Amino acid sequence: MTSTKHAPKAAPPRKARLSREVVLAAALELVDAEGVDALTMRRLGQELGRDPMSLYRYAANRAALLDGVTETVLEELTVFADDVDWQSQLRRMAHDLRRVALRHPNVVPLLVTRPLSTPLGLRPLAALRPLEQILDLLIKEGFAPADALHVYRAYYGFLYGHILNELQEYIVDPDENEAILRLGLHRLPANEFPRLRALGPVLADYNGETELDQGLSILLSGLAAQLARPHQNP
Amino acid sequence: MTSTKHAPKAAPPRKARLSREVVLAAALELVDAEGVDALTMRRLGQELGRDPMSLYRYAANRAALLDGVTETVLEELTVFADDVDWQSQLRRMAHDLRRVALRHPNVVPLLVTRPLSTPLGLRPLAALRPLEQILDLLIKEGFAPADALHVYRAYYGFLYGHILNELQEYIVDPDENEAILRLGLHRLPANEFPRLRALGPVLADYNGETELDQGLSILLSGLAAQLARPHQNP
DNA sequence: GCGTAAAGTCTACACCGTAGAGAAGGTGTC
DNA sequence: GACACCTTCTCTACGGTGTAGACTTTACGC
Repeated sequence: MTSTKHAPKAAPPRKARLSREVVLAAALELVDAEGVDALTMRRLGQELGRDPMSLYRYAANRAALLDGVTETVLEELTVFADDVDWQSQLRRMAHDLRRVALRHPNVVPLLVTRPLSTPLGLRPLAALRPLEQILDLLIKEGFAPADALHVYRAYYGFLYGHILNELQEYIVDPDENEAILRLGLHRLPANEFPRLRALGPVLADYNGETELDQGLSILLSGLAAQLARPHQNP
Repeated sequence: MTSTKHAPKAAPPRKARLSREVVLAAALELVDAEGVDALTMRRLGQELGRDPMSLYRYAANRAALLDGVTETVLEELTVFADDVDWQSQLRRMAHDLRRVALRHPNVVPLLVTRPLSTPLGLRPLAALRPLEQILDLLIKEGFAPADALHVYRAYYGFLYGHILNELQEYIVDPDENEAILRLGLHRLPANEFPRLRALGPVLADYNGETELDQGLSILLSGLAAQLARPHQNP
């Protein structure tokens, strides 16, 4: 037994200087691996080989830590600035967000939930950037600013909704998926849920990507029909 | 002073028999009034004038209690069974859900978040009823079952997204709203967020109901254009 | 009255976020 | 070297949490 100051409790791997980035990265890793509930100050401290209290240097409290995690995830979004038409641009950004969400499913609850407690104006920049981006895109395309805002809202609303939907249907093991589904549906009272029970097999195979794409087609064609007379139509 | 067994600590109002309904109602009241975090076993017990442990007769644990609360809220949805066309039916149901969400804003995070941990087949009946309802509606209208499912997904995705959006923009005091907004926008780097900063006044007045309605119009007209050729496609 | 099952309570434990005081470590000036 | 200073990190402690397990009280059929 070596004689360090006092016996190391777990496995403090290194003693490099901490930083907000390091802390947030470790926090994200923890959330990805074990869910939001696993992210406690004590646990994260242990993961970093530090006293839990040292974290307060880099985040005011646990809530701020969670906000930091969502911000980190949002920064994974790629910034597109292409000259393709606005519809395919929106498509690309949607798929991009979807991919990020699937990469960090445990963060999604934070993603949709944390902003509820922060007025729009006070959100982290990373959260506002997509909004600015889309507004810019649409206005350049000829939409009136107010219309661009409406479009953004419909679009982003749909997008968030889709991601929530998809994660709800998402189950890790597809084999188990069908079994659970069958089992679950079987439990439903036959007279009250005839449609759902009949849909069993169709429900089982779900492709989020094409589902998103189809939804976007619906939305975009609706947009075109409703108000795609940007000022004057070409 | 009457001589009860031992001095009542706070204000145990009565000693009627508990029941799951009573417990859930009290839990919902607490969440509505003070948010999800305020719903602790001890606090709820106190609210009911009972030992916290007695709650475990009516919910397996705190998580189950939260699920119960969302279920209770979903049961507030009115069941429409009218003969109007499917589009206005979908509109009605959307506004109904929106109203319920606004009545219980603190429950919305649970509403969108809890199902993430429960496979579709195992959700409470109240959560599946709208799905069944809409499937039935659409299939009766001539949609192929699989198409009905797609429509449902696009529709509900959009709806949930809208509700999240609206609650994010929702601020209690509209006067303060504009102030905060201005303040917040002012903070944004002018060169990075020109569009957003320019939209200040437009952002400030937000009408969720018409916003939802417009979004639905977009979606529904898109639906009509995309696949409103029920059964066989021309 | 009595027996039994349900409903409610008490105690205790491990864990949580975090306030506040202090120790350790790095860096600049003489 | 010595000293002062500021940042980073650690220690200790407090009041709160969910809930396991054993206990007591209540309700009710006979």
